[in-house]
Formats: sequence, C-alpha cells, structure tokens
Amino acid sequence: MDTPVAPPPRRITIVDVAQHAQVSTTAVSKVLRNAYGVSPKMRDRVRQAIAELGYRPNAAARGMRGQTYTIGVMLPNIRNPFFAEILDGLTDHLADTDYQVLLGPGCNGREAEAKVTHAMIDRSMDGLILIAPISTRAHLDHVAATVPTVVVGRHGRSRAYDSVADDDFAGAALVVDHLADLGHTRIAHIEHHETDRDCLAEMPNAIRAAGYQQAMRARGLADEIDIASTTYTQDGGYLGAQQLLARPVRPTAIFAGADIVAMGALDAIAEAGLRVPEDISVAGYDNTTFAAFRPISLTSVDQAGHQIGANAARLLLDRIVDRQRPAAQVRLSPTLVTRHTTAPPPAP
Amino acid sequence: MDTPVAPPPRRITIVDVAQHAQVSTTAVSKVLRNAYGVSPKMRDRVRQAIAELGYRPNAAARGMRGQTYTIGVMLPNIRNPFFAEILDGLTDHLADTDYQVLLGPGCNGREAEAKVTHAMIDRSMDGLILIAPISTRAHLDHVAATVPTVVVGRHGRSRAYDSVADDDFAGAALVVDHLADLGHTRIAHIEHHETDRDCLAEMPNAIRAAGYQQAMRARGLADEIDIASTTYTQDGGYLGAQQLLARPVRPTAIFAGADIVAMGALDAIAEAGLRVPEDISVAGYDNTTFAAFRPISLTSVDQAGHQIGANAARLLLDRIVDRQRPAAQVRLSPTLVTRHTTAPPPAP
DNA sequence: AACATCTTGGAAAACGTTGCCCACTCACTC
DNA sequence: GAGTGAGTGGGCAACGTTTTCCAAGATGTT
Repeated sequence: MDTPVAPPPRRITIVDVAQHAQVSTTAVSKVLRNAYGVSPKMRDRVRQAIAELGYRPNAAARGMRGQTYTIGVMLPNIRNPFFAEILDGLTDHLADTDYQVLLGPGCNGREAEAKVTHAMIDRSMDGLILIAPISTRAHLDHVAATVPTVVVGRHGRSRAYDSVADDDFAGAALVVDHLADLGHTRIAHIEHHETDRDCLAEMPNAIRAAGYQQAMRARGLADEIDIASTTYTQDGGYLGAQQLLARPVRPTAIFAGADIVAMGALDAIAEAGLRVPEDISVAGYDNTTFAAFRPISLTSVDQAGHQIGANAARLLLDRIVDRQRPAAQVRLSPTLVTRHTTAPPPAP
Repeated sequence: MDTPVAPPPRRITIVDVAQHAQVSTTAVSKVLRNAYGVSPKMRDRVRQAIAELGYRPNAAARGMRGQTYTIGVMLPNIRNPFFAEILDGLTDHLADTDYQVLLGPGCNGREAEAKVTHAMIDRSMDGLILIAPISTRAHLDHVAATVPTVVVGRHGRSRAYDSVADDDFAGAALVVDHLADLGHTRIAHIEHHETDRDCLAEMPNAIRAAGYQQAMRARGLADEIDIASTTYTQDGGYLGAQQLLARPVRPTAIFAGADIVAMGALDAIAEAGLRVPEDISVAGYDNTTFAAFRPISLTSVDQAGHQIGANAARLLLDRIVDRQRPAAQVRLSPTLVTRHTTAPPPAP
C-alpha cells in the first residue's frame, strides 16, 4: 500500500533564486518589482534564475510588507449578465498588469457585503471595486478610507472613493422618448422600491424612476405617469405588470427598470391573454445577454458595461499610485437597442 | 486646502489584543484558532478584547505560517447561470465555516486557467475548486499535488483530487427517451467538437454525445444517429442547426448539448421558416435561468447544480483535514424539465 | 588631486501570525 | 513527601518578502 499522494515539494523561494543567481535577495526583490537600482546585467541574470527555477513570489509574504497585487471585485449577483460585461472590461484592462482579479461572490444584502469587503481587506488586497453596492454611505467611506476603492453603478459623489456609473437618468429618457415617438402616451414604469432613505438618491433604480418621470413631463405626459413599485426581480416584474394591467385604463407600454423585470412582465402579459408588441409594448434596461435571444428579442437600454469596467480599472490603478488624488466621477451614456417587443400602440 | 483623505489608522494586530487582554500573543492565537490548551476564562477574556478593539486577523500573515481560510473557485464562464447554481451550493455549505470563497474569473482557455490556478496557489489558498476545467490532466494533477483540490463537471478519476459531476451519460438518455416517447425517430444532436484527445473521455460534452448515441441504439434508432459537430456557443448552435436542416431528410428533433446551443438553433430554425415545436422539437442541457423564461420555455436537463456545489465543498473540507484520504468521485443524477419546445413530431 | 554626486548591490530589520517547546501549577497517586 | 501527569500559558523562532539603510565603486567637477 503506497500512499497515493506524494508529499508536496518545498516551494521555491526568493532565497533559492538569490543563491542560484549568486546575488542577494534584495537584488531579486528589486528585479521582481522593477525597482530602481539594478543594472541590466543583474536584471538579466536574475530573470534567468527565476525562469530556470520556475520561481513564483508568495503573495502572502508580499502582503506582509508591500503589495499583494490582488484586486478584489464585489459582485452582488453573479447571475446578472450585465455584471459580466463590466467584469470583462475590468479584466481586459488589467490583463497586461501584474494584478490579479479575485471576485467575492454572493453579496446579497448589507451583511453579506460587509462580510465580503472585510474579507478582502483582511487579505490585504491592493484595491477594491464594488459593483452596485447597497451598503450605507458610512460603510463605503470606511472601506475607502482603508483601501483604494472604486464604486460602480451608484450615483452620489464621495471624497473618499472614485465612482463610475451609467447615466440612468438619460437611459430612462431614451426609453420614454422611443415609446412616445412610436405613438404611446400611456407609458407605465415598474420600479424597484427603495426602502432605504439613505440610498434613495444614489441607487440606479431610483434615478431611473426619476428619469422616467422627468422624461414623461418633458413630453407633456405628466398626467400619464404611472408607476408600479415592486422589486428588480422576475417576480417583481410579474406582480408589477399584474398591477398595471388591472388599471381602469390599461397602459399600452411598460418600461421595466431591468431586463429581468421585463421577463416577469412578459409572463403576466401572456397570462392576461395579451400579445407583445401588438397589444402592449415592453422595454427593459441592461441589455442582458438573453435580451438578444430571438424568442425574447427585448428592446433594452445598453449600458456599455465593458467601458464601465475599463474605467473602473483605470481609476483604481490611478488611485493605488496616488491615494491623495481628488476623487473622480465618471458617467457613461447608455444607448437604446430596439428589438421586437416595442411597436406602435394598437389602434383605439 | 485640507487633504481629502485622512491617513489610514494603523490596523489592530494580535499584539494589541494581547496587550489589552494582558496575555501573550500565543494565547490570542490559540483562541482565534480554537486550539487546544486555553481555559474558558482565558478564552472569554481574549474574546472580549477582540470585540472591544474590533480586531480582525491579517490573512496574509496567517498564510505565512498556517492557513489563509480562503478557498479559490475557478469559474470558466461567469455568464453560464448553471455555474451560479453550483456556486450557491458551495457558498451555502461554507457559510457557517471560517472559510471565505474567492472566485477567479475569465478563465477561457488553458493559458488563462493556468494563470488563475497559479495565482490562487501563490496566494496560499487552503483549497481549490475547479469548475469544468479544460486543462490537461497533467496540470490538474500538478495543482492537486500542491493544494487540496476538487474538480467539478469533469469525468475521469484521479488519485490526486476528488471530483463531482453530473451523470451526463444518463442526462443524454433522458432527452433521447423523452423525444422518442413523443414519437420522434429522427433525433439529431449538436455536440461540442473535442479537439483534444487528452480530454476526450473526460469532458461532459463528449459524454453527452456518447450517451446520445448509446440511447439511440437502445431505442433501436442506431440508423438515425446524426451529429453536427460545432461548439457549445450560440454560434455553434446556429451553424449546427443549419447543417442539420440541410439534410435530405430533416430531423424532427434536435438535442442541443447545452442551452446556449439551443438558443442558436432556435435562431436558425426561425430563419428557415420553421416553427418550434410544431415543425421541429428542440431540447437543451443545463436548465439555465433563461430556459425557464416564458418566451423561450426550453425543455432542458437539470443538473442539480446546488447539490453539485454542496458536495464539492464537503469533499474539499474533508480533504483539507486529511490530505491522505483516498480520492472520491461523486456522480449526481440529472432530471429532465419538459417545457414547450418539445412536442410530438408533425404528421408525415 | 581632492571632493561631490550618482549608481549599484547587499545586510539586516521589519511585517503579523503560528508552531514548537518549555515552565509552571495543581491535583492525584504511590 | 516525592513523583506523575494533565492542563495552562508564554517565549521565541520561523515563514518569505519588502524596505531602509549603508558601503563601495564609478563618474564628474573644481
């Protein structure tokens, strides 16, 4: 009976490299970090030793003194494909650097968010990117005071962290204008009900709802403003649409605050025996992957997630270099992707 | 001009706790790790000091000597909602432990997988869960020799790592039997073409294709076996369906090896002017979130991702405790979810 | 030739935690 | 009363890097 697993061989350390290259560990460290004060000859020698031994720096040990070359990304919901776009933008932008991105999953709710952010700080990460956090401002400021931080998808400016977001106000107007141009007047909206006063003005859902109202007024449709307050979930869309369809005068178009909400709305509409888009138009927000699937073909607002991610990465790298730099806010303009769930309203 | 950011206060360390509690750092460390040799009195005193100071252990420093309490999960494609199910199973199972899950994103291709696995090893993670890796067996064995590892969604047994997978062979049979029961005989399959001989027998896609053929033979439909070899992508589904629809005798049902493949197939079918399921039935695999959306309503094989994740977590924790334990293989049975894309074939 | 400055390389001290080992106390036994 | 052994608590040396110095040599300047 031999043991099935061989004892793992001791890992190559910087000392091994230094011995092999006949130099000091300081010299090796300098080469690793591209630090000042190494001759080209020395650099080559060390590089070769590193390659020959297959040396890889121990990140934990690095973290004790310097950087860990790790960037933590907090993702509230791994299922939303829009977040995947952001992540692609991030990783593309960081691919050529020495930084490694690690994701903290399953952050639904404030407690979970706090757990993940703390875990990332405990692991001495060099920077954090928080995507659509719902934590309090106080918590965000506290995190940002501890480690360089970029907040994505949340409005409101802080002196402690940079932020990148889509212009949700303009995005909502894109939808309203598109529907109004098609001839709709009874355009309703399903929003995510914001319970927390603290976040009220900062969350995208609130901004979208405000943008919807403002755009309706701008089109002279102030009297037609009609909002169902539920949640940004499939269920929320289902319930919201049910509410709206029960109105004395039914809306001819529904602007769902998110694509997943639109999916629920489509359910309720089909159950009510109505056709999309002949009887009623539906538009979403996020332009998630499934919105493009042919059987769905959902008109939606595209947030240029890739660019959002790239900007977040850029800002974070900047801030890691200079923590005193004044905070920046980046707003990106969304675009409308029209597909087959929106059409002129039915003749009266 | 005041500086906008206050200098981050020095972090509380184990030394601070020890001083505050009037004990040694060793004692604090023992309490932290629930190690043997601390009296209840001592434990309470230390716990209180920890709470009063808001101390949190530095994971990097821990990694130098002991564990990092971090588990790395490699996810090849964050967009596949099936992986999200696995992740939920994982995190649920690990929620009550001290372990934190961190995800390595963007691992499409062998190089990227190697980069991520190395990055996780460099960060002294206590264990790794690799989901549907496409790396060579040699690489997997090497990783598993270095750190406790569980491989998910890949068949083939190793002595170095545990594995958890769906029984893809049985899953394929579920689809074939369902379609055959409906009266179909010309049941075609779109597979992911396996280029790598090394992985041929281990990858789910290959097993599904084999299962399809075996099930067809079992139903006496050996002569009707018809496979389009493309890739597990939307494009692959589109191209595969185009090939199949161009056959002299058209199939009446298409078993797509993955839901996303089915999406592409639906595109091609609609373009050919055919209706689903009246003219042709379509089934997928994975039961991804969008399969359930009403406009899609795709018949699909459900893999019990939650259980897969929970099992992977359990096996990993076991292995962290005992690295010499013989490797285990877990196979879970899939189930079929019938929806509206499958129906009896059209009358001849 | 004397002096200042820059460049290059290394020695040694952190960083925060854990693991090993030893010392002490206290009860119990011979 | 000496010996035994379990139960507690602490001292100290790792762990693998980076950082801060300092020294020696090379180069330039008067």
